[in-house]
Amino acid sequence: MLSTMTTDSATGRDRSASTRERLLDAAVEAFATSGFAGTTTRDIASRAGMSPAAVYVHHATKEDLLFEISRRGHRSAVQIIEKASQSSPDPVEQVRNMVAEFSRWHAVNSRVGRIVQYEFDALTPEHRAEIAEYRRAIEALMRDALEAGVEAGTMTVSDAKGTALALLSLSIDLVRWYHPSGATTPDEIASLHGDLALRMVGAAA
Amino acid sequence: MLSTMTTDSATGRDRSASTRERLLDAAVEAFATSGFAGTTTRDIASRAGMSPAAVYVHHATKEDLLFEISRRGHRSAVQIIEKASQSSPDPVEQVRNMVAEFSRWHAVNSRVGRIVQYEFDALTPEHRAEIAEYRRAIEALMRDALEAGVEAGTMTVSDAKGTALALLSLSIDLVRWYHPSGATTPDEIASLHGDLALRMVGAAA
DNA sequence: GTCTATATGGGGATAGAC
DNA sequence: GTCTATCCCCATATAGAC
Repeated sequence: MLSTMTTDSATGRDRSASTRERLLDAAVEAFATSGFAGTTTRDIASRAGMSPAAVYVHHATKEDLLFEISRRGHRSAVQIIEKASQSSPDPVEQVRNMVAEFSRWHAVNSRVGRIVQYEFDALTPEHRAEIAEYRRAIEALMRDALEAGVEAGTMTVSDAKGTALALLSLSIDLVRWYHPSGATTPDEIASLHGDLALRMVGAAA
Repeated sequence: MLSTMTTDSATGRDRSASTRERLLDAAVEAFATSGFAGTTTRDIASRAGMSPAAVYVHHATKEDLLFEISRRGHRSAVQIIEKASQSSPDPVEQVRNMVAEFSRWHAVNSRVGRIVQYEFDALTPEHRAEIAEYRRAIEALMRDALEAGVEAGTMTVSDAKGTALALLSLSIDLVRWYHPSGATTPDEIASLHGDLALRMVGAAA
């Protein structure tokens, strides 16, 4: 079927549920709810409506499930930041868009976001090394925009590295408390955080 | 001995290591490193130089250890925020101090901070209810300062609730990546975050 | 208050039938 | 590719000696 080829832009996941993908979805729910160490493979299997043994036909280990989720999540996040960094020739607008869209991504994908941000230490050293690359790329893109803005004279930033981390903190920490059923929408968070970012870099209207 | 009465201001913990306190210190290290679910009582016992059974002479369950750590940590954090909120009659200075000192607290106590911020869901419902009160108090103090500043006309804040959460995110998220052995000092983080907070509320110099 | 030993249950992962 | 059954290890917590 052609429909099995469509993929979700935020997660890179097949929308039609092959067994492998259904297990990944179940693992996302389980890891986001109970954490990696607090999740049993029996829990994942039962969320996917399968027996415990079926998990291992599609994924070698529990940690492989985590790595696949973390890798897709990080790749999606890098794409969001890259696109925002290319959205305007103006570094000020780049920073606004990066923070707004990165915040929106964490709100819309808050369950994957929790896993991406909080389960880094649960990966094997080899897997952690690959994920660390994605994180360095994200930090570098933010720092580059700040340095370009300072160079252009449209921002006032005394500590580009520290300010880049602060802007990322603003965009990330919401996964700690955000719930889709709450009153705040991803649009509202994106707009507020984008405005706060402009102020933080000394470029507010 | 008199020295057994001295307590650490940040954690409320006895500095001279009674067995009960040594176990709490060991649990902080273990929970901060491996998470609550990823920590075994054997790990805690061995870090404290004791047998697994000795843990239960001093603490009823593993979750009781987590609750005691979380309660002390939250109470310490509330005190820091309260003191900063009373440090000046000027709401602008209050906000600067609250963000600077709350950020400093998370840097200095980054291991306890991780547990405080990330292991809330591992508490029993009863314990979670008590901890939730401390969190509400912290958010209310920040929101009150923002509303006072808007009232006084010295801040420009369109969304006090969302901005309060953003200021707390800035102060908290650093526990995700901060390491005492890194290049950045708690003083530097406090200073930078305090300055960023002024800009975020539209009160920068 | 500490230990060794253990009760009791659950966890990741595999074997082998269908 | 799914199941049932199970291996083997480890977890929390307790029993009882010292």
